[in-house]
Amino acid sequence: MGRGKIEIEIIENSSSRQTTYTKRRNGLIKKATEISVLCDVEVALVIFSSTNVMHDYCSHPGKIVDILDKYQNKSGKCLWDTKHENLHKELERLKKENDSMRIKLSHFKGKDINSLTHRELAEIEEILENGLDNIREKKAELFDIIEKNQKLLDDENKRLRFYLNQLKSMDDNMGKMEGFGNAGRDYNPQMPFAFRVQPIQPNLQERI
Amino acid sequence: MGRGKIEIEIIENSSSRQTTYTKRRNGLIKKATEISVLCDVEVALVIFSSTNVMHDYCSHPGKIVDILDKYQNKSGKCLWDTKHENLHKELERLKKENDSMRIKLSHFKGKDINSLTHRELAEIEEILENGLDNIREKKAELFDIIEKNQKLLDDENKRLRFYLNQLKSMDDNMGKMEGFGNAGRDYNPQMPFAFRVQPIQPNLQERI
DNA sequence: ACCTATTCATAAGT
DNA sequence: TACTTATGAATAGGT
Repeated sequence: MGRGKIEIEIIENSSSRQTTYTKRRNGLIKKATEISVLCDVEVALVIFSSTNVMHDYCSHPGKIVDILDKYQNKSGKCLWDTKHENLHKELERLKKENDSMRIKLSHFKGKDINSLTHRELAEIEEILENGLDNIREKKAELFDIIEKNQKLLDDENKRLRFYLNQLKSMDDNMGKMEGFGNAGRDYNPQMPFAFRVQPIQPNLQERI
Repeated sequence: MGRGKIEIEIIENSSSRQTTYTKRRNGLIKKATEISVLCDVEVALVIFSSTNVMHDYCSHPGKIVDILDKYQNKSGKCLWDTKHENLHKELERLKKENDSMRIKLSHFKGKDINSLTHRELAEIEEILENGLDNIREKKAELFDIIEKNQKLLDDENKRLRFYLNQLKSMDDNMGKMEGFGNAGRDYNPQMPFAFRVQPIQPNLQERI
């Protein structure tokens, strides 16, 4: 059907292949619709183009799952079982990985080590020593930062107090602000911006 | 097409519906074959008759699973995931557990600890310290056992040498067994059973 | 995207 | 169920 007969073999010219694909795909879907209506049957159709673009058709919209479900029941095995098997294998793999990690964690905590050899114990000891070194180093690092921050806060605090005292002695109205000496955490909103305390590391508080 | 035009609506006459079904089904599958060849595409087709008889076609025989798998990915619809929801949940749980253990192991090794708080670091430090204590204790324990075993072997060795010397001086034939002093590991099969060396902990050698 | 000559699919009849 | 054939439908190639 068409101006000339064609052989059923791949159309080498890619653009005419694409147009033929579009035409025949529509035709196929039309035929599928017709047979489903005329003969009262369920049809599910999935097409993937060579560029992995998907088109699908289902005589009963939204029922593809049910149709394919029936398909796997009738065909006996293909879909569910293979998928199931893959999941199962993955599950087993994860479980093994899980167990081995659980054991390692136990060993690192010094538990369940009765059956370990001297060599294994020595290996673990070395890992723990290294880990401990790293942890302590990081802790010390953090502590340094905290200390520096503390010091800076203290400095700011002193300057603020000094500033306040100056204001107080200059202006009698400042008498209202008597209870202001509590660690300098609440600031007078009218205070010059340059005097507000800015943490060195803004998110540090989350880590202390 | 055909001797007369027909409306696309269910064919009430059941026998002609059946024949039309057969004809059109063949036609549909032929079309599917043609488009898959002409345009180099993947086609999967499943049909259920009203009597629940199944017919299917796949452009790439045996690849229906793969095509439907791709379909699931592209369409985002769940074909079989819902079927093994439990397996899937278990899988997710294990993956999470896995990840958290992997992270813990890293921390114990002193890796990826930059984002930890001071408190967390301290906790890890304590765990590592305890672990290290236990490991070292166990190592020492093992060492003690080894030492004791060594000592016992030495004692046995001495007794054996003494026994051999006695035999030697009593019996001139023992001259053949001159090279027998190598750590007492090879025994004269005629030697009284009681004199053979028995390790205190039979499986200990595997742990050293 | 549309056109149309041509081939194909198939409805109805046997 | 299978074959036949008149007829409508699908579409290849061109624009």
